[in-house]
Amino acid sequence: MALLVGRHVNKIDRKGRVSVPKSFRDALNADGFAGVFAYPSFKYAAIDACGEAFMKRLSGGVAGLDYFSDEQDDLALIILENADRLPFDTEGRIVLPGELMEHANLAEKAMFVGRGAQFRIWDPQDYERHRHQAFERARSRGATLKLPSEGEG
Amino acid sequence: MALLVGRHVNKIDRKGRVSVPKSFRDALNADGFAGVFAYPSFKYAAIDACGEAFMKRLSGGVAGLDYFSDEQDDLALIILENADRLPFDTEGRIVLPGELMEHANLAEKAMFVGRGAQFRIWDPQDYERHRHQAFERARSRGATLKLPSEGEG
DNA sequence: TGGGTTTTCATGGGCGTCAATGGTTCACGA
DNA sequence: TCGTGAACCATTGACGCCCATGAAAACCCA
Repeated sequence: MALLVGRHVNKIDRKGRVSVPKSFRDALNADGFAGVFAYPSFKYAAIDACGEAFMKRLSGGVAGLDYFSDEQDDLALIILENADRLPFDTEGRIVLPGELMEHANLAEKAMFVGRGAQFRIWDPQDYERHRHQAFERARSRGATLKLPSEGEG
Repeated sequence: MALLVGRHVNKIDRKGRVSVPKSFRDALNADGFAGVFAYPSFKYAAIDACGEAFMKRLSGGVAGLDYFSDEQDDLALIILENADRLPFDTEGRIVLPGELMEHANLAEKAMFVGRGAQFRIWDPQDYERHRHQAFERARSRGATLKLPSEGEG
């Protein structure tokens, strides 16, 4: 699947509808199901989302081994049980369930944040804080990053 | 991919467009996606940029670690989440998002600096200062560099 | 080697298209 | 019959596409 990158702020209308950024839609559509799977992030006040392919990896028994240790197996369950299947409407919008909106502290605007194979949905201001903190943390640590060697990616 | 080398100063027009130097374009086009991925350098007031292949290496490395962020993981996420996908227009220009322009202190001109597999975008004057400092630092340290023997790449 | 010619690249601006948004109607189930 | 939600349509504003221009470099030939 094409990479999901970039940040896009879209408006939530009074019906709770939000346009999913076109570039994300294109990537997700190629994924089988014309829509997204969304579940609350357990670490942040944000919504985790992905396409069908990624979701299948979570739901399959293999996923538990690849991605989660024993304890985190529980986590997969939590994710699956809390996941919503949100289809695109004709204009490429989704309707955010109230529960998710509350969890992510969403009101007027939703920020879609690409994370490669998945993406997150944040309140723009919350994300700004989160991003800033992470940025400063990395900077103050003088962080460096080892890249996988060419051809392994 | 062909090596990205050299420094090129191009103008930023009033729409925020900049021509990417032809030699860079050719190298990046061969990379799958006709455009660049750009994200703020966390060390400097500059923009880091690369092609799709490089970005996928970052994404691939992060995917396996997801949900269990140690500090190092944080950094990779910051790169991915802050990345913008900037396609070339018909003339080989990209549009720089305002956020990146602010981060890199860009106004009228943008300097493209080749770094092998990636490149950076600087304000020309900032870069001159940076270059000078690095030069002096190396000189005062009496820096030397061991080259790999010929044939080792 | 020098001058003239041609091609390529960077730049500017106008215009059309499409993505995002808002509202209204329609279908269906309670 | 009412409420809910999905499809339909209309608006607008940003972005991509196109062409036109200028400058510089590459090229060619005498």
